[in-house]
Amino acid sequence: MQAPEGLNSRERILWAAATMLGEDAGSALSVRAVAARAGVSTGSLRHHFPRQRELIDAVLGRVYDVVLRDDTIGDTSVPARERLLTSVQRLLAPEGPEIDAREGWLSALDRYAKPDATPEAREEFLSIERELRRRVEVALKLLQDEGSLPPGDNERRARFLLTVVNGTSISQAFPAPGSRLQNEIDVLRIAVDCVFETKI
Amino acid sequence: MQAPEGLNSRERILWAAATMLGEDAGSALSVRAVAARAGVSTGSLRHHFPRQRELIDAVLGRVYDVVLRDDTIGDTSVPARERLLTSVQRLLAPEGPEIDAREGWLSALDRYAKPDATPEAREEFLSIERELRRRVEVALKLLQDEGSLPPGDNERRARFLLTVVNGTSISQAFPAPGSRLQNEIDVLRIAVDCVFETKI
DNA sequence: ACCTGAACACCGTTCAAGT
DNA sequence: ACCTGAACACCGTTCAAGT
Repeated sequence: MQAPEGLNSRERILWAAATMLGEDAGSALSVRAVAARAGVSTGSLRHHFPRQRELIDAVLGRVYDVVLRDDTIGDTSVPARERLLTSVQRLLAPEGPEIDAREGWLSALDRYAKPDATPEAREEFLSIERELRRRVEVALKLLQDEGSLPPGDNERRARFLLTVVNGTSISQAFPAPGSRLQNEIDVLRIAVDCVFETKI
Repeated sequence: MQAPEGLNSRERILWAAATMLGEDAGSALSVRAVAARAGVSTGSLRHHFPRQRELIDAVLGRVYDVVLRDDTIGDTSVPARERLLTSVQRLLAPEGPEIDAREGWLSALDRYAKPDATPEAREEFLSIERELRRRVEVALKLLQDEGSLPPGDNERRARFLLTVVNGTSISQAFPAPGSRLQNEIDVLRIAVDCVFETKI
C-alpha cells in the first residue's frame, strides 16, 4: 500500500499511520513501517514528529475527532447527568465505521497490557488515555459553564471518571454471569452521581 | 551488583530479576540486563525461560507469595473513611519492597484475557474478583454495623469500589509521568468519599 | 541438560549532508 | 525548511557449538 498523491509529507505520514491503526493488532506504528507506507524517509518523519509519541498523539487526535464528532453533550433538552453518562459510556465503546471492534478500548487494553509489550505500545495506550481524558474534561467544562455542574476541579473529576471507565472495561473483558451490561452502566451511573453530588 | 554465589543459574536469574523489579520504574527486565546481573549468558537465560514473559511470570509468581494478611478494618481508633481507603488500597497494591503490583496485574490480564485463554483461566480470574468483592463487602458491612457508614446497598457499593480499583490498576500498569501513586490514591479517595456521602 | 556468544531482525533516535 | 539514509544503541529470539 502507498500513500495517495497530492498530499504533503506530513499528511502522508498521518494517513499511513491511520491506515495501520485499522489493521491487525500485530502491526505496531514503528518509524520505519509508517515512513515506508507514507513513502518518506525516517528522517523526514522525525522532522515532522520529533518523537514517536508526537506522531501517535497526532494520529489518534485526528481519529477520535472523527469518531466522537457528534457528541450530544450540549443538548440541554436532556438532563445534564444523563448527558454526562452517555458521554462516558461512549468512551467505553466507541462506535462508527472508522473504528471497528479491534480499535476499541478493550482491544487496546488487550494489545498493550501484555508484560512483554514494548515501551512504544505503552506510549500509544497512554496517548489514547490522554486524549479520552481531555474529552471528558471538555464535557465537564461545558456542563459547568452551562450551570448544570457545580464548580470543582474538572481535571480531577475527569481522572476519576476515566478510572471508572477503565475499571468497567475490565468487567467487560471478563463478562460475569448475569446482566453484565446493566451492572456496568449502573457503576458508571454511580460515578456520574458522585461527580454531581460530592465536592470534588 | 552481582548475584550471590552458591545459587544455580535459574535461581541467580530469578534473584537478578527480582532485585531489578525493586529499582526505579525505568529499569526494564531486558534479557541482557538480567543475564548480566545474574552472571550468565543470554542463552542460558533463554534455556531456563524460553520467552521473556515466562521469566517475568516466574519472578512475579515468587514475589507475590509474600502477600498481605493483617486487615485493620476494625481499628476504631482510625476514622472509618481512612480504614476503608486503606482496605481498598491493599487490594490494589500488596505491600512490600519487592512487590510490583503493576507487573503482576499485567501478567494476570495477559494470562486471562487472551483470546485463546482456557475457560478455566477465565473462571480463575472471575473467582479472584469475586473473592476481592466479597472482602470489600465484608469491610463495608463492618463499617455499617459499627454505625460509621450510612445504611445502603453494600453489594452495589462493593461492585463500584472494585471497579475503581480495577481502573486504578490500569493506571498503575501504565504509569504516566508525574506523581502517579498520588493520583491513584486520590482517585480511590474520591470513590471512598462517594460511598460515604452519596446515597447508594 | 546446561551453557555460550554470535547472529538475526527488529526498535527509536541522532545527525551530517543534501535540496 | 524539508528531506535523505547511515549510524548508534538498544530489543527479543534463534541457533550451532561447546561441556
